[in-house]
Amino acid sequence: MKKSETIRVLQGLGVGQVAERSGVAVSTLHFYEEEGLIESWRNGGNHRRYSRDVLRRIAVIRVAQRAGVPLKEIAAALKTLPQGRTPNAKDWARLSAAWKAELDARIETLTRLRDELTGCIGCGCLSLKACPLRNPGDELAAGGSGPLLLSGSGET
Amino acid sequence: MKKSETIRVLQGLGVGQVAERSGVAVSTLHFYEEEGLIESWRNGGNHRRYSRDVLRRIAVIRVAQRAGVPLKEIAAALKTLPQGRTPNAKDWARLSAAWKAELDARIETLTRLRDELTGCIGCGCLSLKACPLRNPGDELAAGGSGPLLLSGSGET
DNA sequence: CTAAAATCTCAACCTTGGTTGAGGTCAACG
DNA sequence: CGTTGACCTCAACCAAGGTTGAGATTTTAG
Repeated sequence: MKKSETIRVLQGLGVGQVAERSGVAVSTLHFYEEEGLIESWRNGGNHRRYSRDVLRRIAVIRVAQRAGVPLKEIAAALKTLPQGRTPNAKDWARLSAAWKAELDARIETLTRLRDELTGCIGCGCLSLKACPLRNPGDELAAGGSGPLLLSGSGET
Repeated sequence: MKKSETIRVLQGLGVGQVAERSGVAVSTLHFYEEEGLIESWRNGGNHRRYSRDVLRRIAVIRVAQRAGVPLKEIAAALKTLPQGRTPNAKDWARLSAAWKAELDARIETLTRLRDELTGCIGCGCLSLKACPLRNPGDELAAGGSGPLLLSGSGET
């Protein structure tokens, strides 16, 4: 560990350090900042400085994204965090509880989809609502033996 | 059902009919055709005509999308269907089995994520690997022992 | 027959979530 | 003190998955 790094930590993290430690690209950090997901202040040389909490925020962002929450919603949720003080465990817990619910719903949906798919693999149709084996003829579209209401007259 | 519709059915479905019956917009059908997901022939007036199977294909496409399969992969899979004859149950079953596996994997991932999140709601940090309650002081920041990559397991 | 409703093509545009590059500044090692 | 490497801004670009609109033709209803 270099002395300069210690100093930098004491003054806030640089964008490169945050990138490395959070696993996201520098450009992504800029982008997140534009989108209001994270914030920074500037040092004398106009370089971004981040407080250590930014790592937690980024962790939250990535987790929420994996859970399928769009960035705008994440941004909105993050804005409900108290400004002025570092968010505490309870603050984060509120967000994670909300997202857990979304995640539950997504898992539910996908699981139901999988089960329907599994049930339908026997017939292979994937049509779910109108499986041709259970609902032969597709009503209007009936093939060979359907309601052939002949009325000659040709197109083409 | 009007007489003209009967006639049209016998000659293939029109784009509007397919749109209505499948629930996707006409523009989306054009788009799917450009992307090679569905096909049509033309009548004398250059209007698209679809065979009844297109409805099944679209059902398949929508299901696969819900399962998280990107259109390009769906297109690739659909190209493995026999051309020249209408796909049968076995053909569709092969596709649905493949996608079920993807779906299983996605469900797995999300479930793991949820469980980690649930486990972490107690502390509210969401950081999973480096919970500040278990890892006080953001040790990594001080000690420099490796980046905290959010629970590996990348997505596909 | 005529007017309205459907379709056609082609190109431009949209949103999400970023990445890439040009041109210029800042900081840190030796 | 110079030369890298890290950082800055701003704008353009990418990919996915479509949507929208203009202008021309076709089909259908009355």
